[in-house]
Amino acid sequence: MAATIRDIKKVTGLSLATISKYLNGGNLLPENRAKIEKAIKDLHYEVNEMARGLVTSQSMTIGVVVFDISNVFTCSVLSFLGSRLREAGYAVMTCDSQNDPQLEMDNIRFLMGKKVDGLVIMPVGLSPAFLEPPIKAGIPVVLLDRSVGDSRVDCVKVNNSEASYEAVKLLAGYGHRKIAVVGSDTVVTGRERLEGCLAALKDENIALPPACLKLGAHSIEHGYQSMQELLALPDPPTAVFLGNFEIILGAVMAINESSFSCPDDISVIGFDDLIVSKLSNPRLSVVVQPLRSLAEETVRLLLNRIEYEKTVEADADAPDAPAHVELVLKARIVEGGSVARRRE
Amino acid sequence: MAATIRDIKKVTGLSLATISKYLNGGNLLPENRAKIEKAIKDLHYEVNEMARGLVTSQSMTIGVVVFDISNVFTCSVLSFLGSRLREAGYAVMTCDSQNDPQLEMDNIRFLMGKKVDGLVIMPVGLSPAFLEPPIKAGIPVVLLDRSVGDSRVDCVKVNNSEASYEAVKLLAGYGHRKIAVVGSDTVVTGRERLEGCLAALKDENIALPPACLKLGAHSIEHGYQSMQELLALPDPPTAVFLGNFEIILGAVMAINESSFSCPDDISVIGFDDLIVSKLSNPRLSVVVQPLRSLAEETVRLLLNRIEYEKTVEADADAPDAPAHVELVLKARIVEGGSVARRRE
DNA sequence: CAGACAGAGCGAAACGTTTTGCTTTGTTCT
DNA sequence: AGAACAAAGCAAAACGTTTCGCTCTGTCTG
Repeated sequence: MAATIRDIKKVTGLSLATISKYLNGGNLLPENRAKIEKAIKDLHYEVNEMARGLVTSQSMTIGVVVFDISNVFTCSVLSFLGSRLREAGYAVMTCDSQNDPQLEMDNIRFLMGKKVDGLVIMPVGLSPAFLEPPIKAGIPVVLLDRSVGDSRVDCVKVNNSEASYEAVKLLAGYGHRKIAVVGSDTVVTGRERLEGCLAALKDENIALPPACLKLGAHSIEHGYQSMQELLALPDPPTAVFLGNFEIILGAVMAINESSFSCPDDISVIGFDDLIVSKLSNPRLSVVVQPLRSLAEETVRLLLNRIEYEKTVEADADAPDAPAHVELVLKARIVEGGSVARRRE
Repeated sequence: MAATIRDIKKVTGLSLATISKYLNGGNLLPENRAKIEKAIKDLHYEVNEMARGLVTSQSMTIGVVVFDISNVFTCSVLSFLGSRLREAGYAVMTCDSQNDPQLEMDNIRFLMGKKVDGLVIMPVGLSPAFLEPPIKAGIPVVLLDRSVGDSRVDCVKVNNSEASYEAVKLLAGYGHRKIAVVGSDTVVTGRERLEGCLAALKDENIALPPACLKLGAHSIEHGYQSMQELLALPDPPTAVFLGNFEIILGAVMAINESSFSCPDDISVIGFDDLIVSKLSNPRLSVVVQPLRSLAEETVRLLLNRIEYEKTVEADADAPDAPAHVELVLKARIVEGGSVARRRE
């Protein structure tokens, strides 16, 4: 039904090779160029990407595997990622791992079957097992948000540890000495943030009683329940660090339902700046991640690597492979009004 | 590099046709079947979808075009949509229109260029212009969430009008007579909800003074500012209908910052049940949309239509095309505690 | 037992591009 | 003027599948 390059050949009298050359930006006589352009317009011709892909073995498609798509952080990143890749002519196939490592593995295999030119992965867990198939197949991979300590791929993330360190330092700077931490040690970002918190507390000579360290999932429930328990302590903390967006959500909920008020009775600082931090009154003080840059750098690294793979294929003696990098972007603290000086 | 069907031919001694038959579930001698299976395993053979796509002109890929991807409602739907399609063997290419009709058009063209087998569109605006290219090309389309009044495509949506009617009825049932409406008439869902509200007010013989009808965008800002203005009225409303998620967000923010409290001073009911409704204390009363069903029905309709297109291509005298439907799912009201009896 | 028929397999022709190596044409340099 | 060279174009061979029409071998039917 749709017009093919052969129809153009018929109309213009030129050869397939010449037309292909035109389509791929080669040099033609202005006269022939015009002929082809007219024919394309008349016939509504469009390149059949499958045929092209078959011979070039490029699909102009990037696979994106996210740990959980119904998550605001993920969506925001996805949004930037998508528009950047689109600008470069790539389509995006997104797969949701629903926090299930097995599904993650399936997704990667599935996307490889679809012959994606590269993969962006926001991994579910700590194990780098899922990297084997793409690495074996020579498909470029960039890890996003979460590192898994594998030096065979690029990775773009945020300085979780340092930013958390600063956040706790900030609480201490306001005079707080009883500081609680609600976080997670099941995902690597959670671990890093935890690490930063602990370091800061140590540097400030602040003890962290077991009752004030709440470890669980990065979930609303965990935030909610932890905050309830903290507020119920005989001698509750005066400030709390909240490890991610969902935890913030749950914790704020718990505070709202309690007789405590923020920041008068309890100061709060959280990781992840997303719409909802605007919902609470006062505005939350938060560590904001540079989402746009995160996405941009990821795309940059990925396309670079794809480009390199192509030259390798062409020349036998290609330049050395660019070293695999772990790019750490800086999150910064934005103060709202949820941290106040400790009252006596 | 990767093994092809020809390698299998060499190993097994069978013909390409037979191997292809196996791959597509045909009947073979058990003996040959075993041979092929062994060869596939040994060679790590995987079907090259591009080659297959070239001849079948099927990509096993669905394009999804959303009006705004950095939006919680969209993400949730996307999540369900993705897993359902994946189960059926389809990959999903998502494009974000960023609320820009022009970009929406580009996205659709782009995806058509990628030879998607079908399109799910959550449209930006009211005009059905973007439907022309896919309809002309005979690509199945299902509209999701927003209808554009074009009977040439299927559509799955929610009974915005009726649900809003019920919501306002509920407010009236609690004795409220001064009811405000914050909504939008720039998107079709907003219009329908508005319609429902107005009908309910009319049925209850409640007047809607101009100052109590706030029309704008489905945005946080609109919700925030409208609520501020409402609360500043000399005789403020005692109950408010909030037209969507973002408006709820803004409005709740405004209430929090004011001296009013909910539901004591002002009752609130909103459209869209998403995580954040849990954030406020009391829990919001909301109209919840059946997101999962929305996605499931969409996929069902789309795959049906794709299936039909295939049979049409095969038989000249195929059965009649299934009629295009507009499927309206029922949203239901879930009461939180944000609506109270009017105080005297 | 002849004829019909089903099952299993085969060869070859698509599908719509890109790419390779070759010809032709025209220009520049000595 | 002739050689050398660049630019532009061409025909044909890929790329990895599916599918069409055919053959062969049994098996069933009457």
